[in-house]
Amino acid sequence: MTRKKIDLAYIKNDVARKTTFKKRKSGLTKKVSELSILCGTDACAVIYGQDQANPDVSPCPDGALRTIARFKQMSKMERSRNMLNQESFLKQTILKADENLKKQMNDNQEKEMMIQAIYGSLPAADWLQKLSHVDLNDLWLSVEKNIEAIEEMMTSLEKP
Amino acid sequence: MTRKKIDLAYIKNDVARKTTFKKRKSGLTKKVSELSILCGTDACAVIYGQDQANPDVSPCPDGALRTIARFKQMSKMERSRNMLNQESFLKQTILKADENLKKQMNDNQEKEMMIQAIYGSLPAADWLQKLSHVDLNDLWLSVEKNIEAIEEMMTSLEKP
DNA sequence: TATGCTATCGTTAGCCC
DNA sequence: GGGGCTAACGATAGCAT
Repeated sequence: MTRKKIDLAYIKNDVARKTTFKKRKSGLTKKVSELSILCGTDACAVIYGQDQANPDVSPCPDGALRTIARFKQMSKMERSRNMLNQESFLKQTILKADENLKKQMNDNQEKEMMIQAIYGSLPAADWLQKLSHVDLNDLWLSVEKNIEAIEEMMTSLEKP
Repeated sequence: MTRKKIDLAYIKNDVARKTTFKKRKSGLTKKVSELSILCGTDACAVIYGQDQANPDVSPCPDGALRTIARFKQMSKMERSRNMLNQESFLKQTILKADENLKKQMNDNQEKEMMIQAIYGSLPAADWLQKLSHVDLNDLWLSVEKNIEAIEEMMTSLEKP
């Protein structure tokens, strides 16, 4: 069982890289989950697979259930206010993103292209773009799927 | 040196929790970085601190430098096309987000509020919102700050 | 409060099937 | 390819400073 002391460099062998990726992704997910539990924080790992266009986002969903209690304790007033706040927050977000886009498009040509090249390849920008695209939709679908189950639970809690 | 075998539960002691949080966050960041290097993937950890409103996003930026080579190899045509593609991609993203927003606002009242409550507290949705808000701006600022340095590097590479 | 130490626990590379 | 094994390596809880 001679194992190298880890050569921290890109693994060129396809099979080895894929295996390592899978194992380490699993370990990472576990660690993120542990951190969430131990410290009561929200934490995610966002990992792009080799071939897949969309990232895997680790623990995330299924925190839905713990929401029920909070929801039940909110007054109608608070709920409405909360909803409105979130609406305006989302709209602000979209506006800001749009402003940024225009800003990008208004600089001189050469610099603009360089920015685009950088902007397009920065990991952060990259997954942020993909994430905005993917998760708003996928997350929504998963929420919709959970609504019925949650409604049932709430009903059964209401009249025990 | 008696150490417990890890009790996977919320750490109630404030000091211990904070210490653990810091240590594990550091370890997690390292692991994410290793995965990126070993497997050539983009990966991030998004971690909310106890008190801070905005998440820490681990490795991300500073991948800017490795972009220079790619940029230098692009023809002007490719650069323009790339820029346009990204523009439309971003606009699509914004449109989709807006559609989702409208969709959210068009369901019946009670269900809508429940969705909002869930949507607002789901970790994924939460950090996605904050991230869309924060990173598009912050990332942009950091990119702008790097432009001059990058331009200098490119110039010195051009005429050695 | 942060930093350093190290025994102990947890992760995983290299195999095997 | 996926799952299991184990030795070696890496992360970290509990202390000390």
